[in-house]
Amino acid sequence: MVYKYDLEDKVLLAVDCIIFGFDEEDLKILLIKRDFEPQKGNWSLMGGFLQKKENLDQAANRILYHLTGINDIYLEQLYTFSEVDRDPAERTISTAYYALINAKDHENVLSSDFSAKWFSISDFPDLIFDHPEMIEKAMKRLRRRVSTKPIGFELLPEKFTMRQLQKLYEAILGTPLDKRNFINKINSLDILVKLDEKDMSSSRKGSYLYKFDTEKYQQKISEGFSFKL
Amino acid sequence: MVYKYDLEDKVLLAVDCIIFGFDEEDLKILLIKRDFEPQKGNWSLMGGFLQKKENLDQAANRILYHLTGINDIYLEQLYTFSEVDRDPAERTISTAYYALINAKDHENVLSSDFSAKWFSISDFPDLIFDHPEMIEKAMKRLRRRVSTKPIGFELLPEKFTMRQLQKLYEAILGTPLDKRNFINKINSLDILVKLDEKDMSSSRKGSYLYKFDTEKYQQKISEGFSFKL
DNA sequence: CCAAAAGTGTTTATGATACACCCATGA
DNA sequence: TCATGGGTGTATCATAAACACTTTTGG
Repeated sequence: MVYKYDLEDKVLLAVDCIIFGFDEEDLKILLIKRDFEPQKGNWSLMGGFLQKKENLDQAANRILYHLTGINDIYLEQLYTFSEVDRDPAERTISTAYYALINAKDHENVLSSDFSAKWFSISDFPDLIFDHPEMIEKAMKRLRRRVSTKPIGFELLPEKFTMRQLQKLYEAILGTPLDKRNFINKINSLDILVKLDEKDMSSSRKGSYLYKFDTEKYQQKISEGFSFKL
Repeated sequence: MVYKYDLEDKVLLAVDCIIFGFDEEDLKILLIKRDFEPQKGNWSLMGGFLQKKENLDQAANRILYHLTGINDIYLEQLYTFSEVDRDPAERTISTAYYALINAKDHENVLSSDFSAKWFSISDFPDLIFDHPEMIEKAMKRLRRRVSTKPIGFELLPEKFTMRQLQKLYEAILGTPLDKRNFINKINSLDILVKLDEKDMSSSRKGSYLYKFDTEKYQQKISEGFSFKL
């Protein structure tokens, strides 16, 4: 016998994605002009609806791919927003996800075919519904996460300089950090590889490039190491 | 003009509550025998369905009140579980909440009218669906939260001894703590009031009772104080 | 030769941990 | 008087924070 919950209310379940990027200076979010009613033409997070055949993680990935062409990035569920009037068109619950991408690597993907645009986290346009609240919550989560998991690296290209890494952390935490202390701390974690290669674009002297060592990190994790920055 | 998202799939949205309690020794969770199909008669978290007219917080409170008679307790959204097959009866998404209650104060409420029962967090029966996963996640969250917010006090009666508080933290963190260091740390936070009253039930000497000072805590928070234990 | 960013260690302060004895009381 | 849990402080260790000068090289 197959049971059903026939008497219960069903609702629309949306997924909205806060996509963070970093461009050497500023933390950014990716927004899109909504192309359907209500609020067509206004700025919005990347969103869509959960389909019956997929779970929320899959929906978030699908929506992201569909709206930006971006695939296979760090994505984490944030919170489910459920105010009765949050969407004036119809009762809609929305589970927010936040994502981290390396903006450089996806520049081409994000080109003209898609109407998504980057905005500084400290200066973005008015958004529909409760999207500003979602961003605020994502920002808080990112700030906490970044000091207990090395997710910051998701926002950088594969090879990066210490200076870039520091600027990223400063942008996320919203506070300046001491150069020497920062480098000492990072080095003491022992999860980066220093390359024999220099980035000559930022100074005459050039600065060494580093790579995040995923294997070493996994190794350390399995030995009970805990990331703390 | 009123817009509708007519072509999108609608789903059932459930709410499941992990209710933590503490009984001087052990951290406990409140479970219930499910009284509807499928899996009728099996142990389950407190659950129900979101109704159109309420948000998730309200639904969690309503469900809790309906199943246990308990009202007005600490309740926090945890995560939304959405595996396609999580409920074999029908596609159902579930947002999990966790709650902290002082078991003593609610003993009577929880009496025979309700079929809810306390189980030790380290020894509870098989549960339906993905409920074990929910509990695990709630446990992890509780462990983290308890060291950045004074939510532990929600699990204790209004007046409590230092020993009780310590045992609670030990139960939550799963590790023994040093008595002197613990008391020093708590005292340095300066958010408790030591009463002139002693609890004589646990020893001949008796131990002083304390109260959590909500006002002082709020005061400190507004001054930028951050709880860290 | 100089402007601009990179690289590099030590000292100090703060917080965390380890640790052991006396006290009060009812039985 | 003794068994039981309650209460108390200090020394050490580890981590965090403050801090300034030298190096490189393209223009």
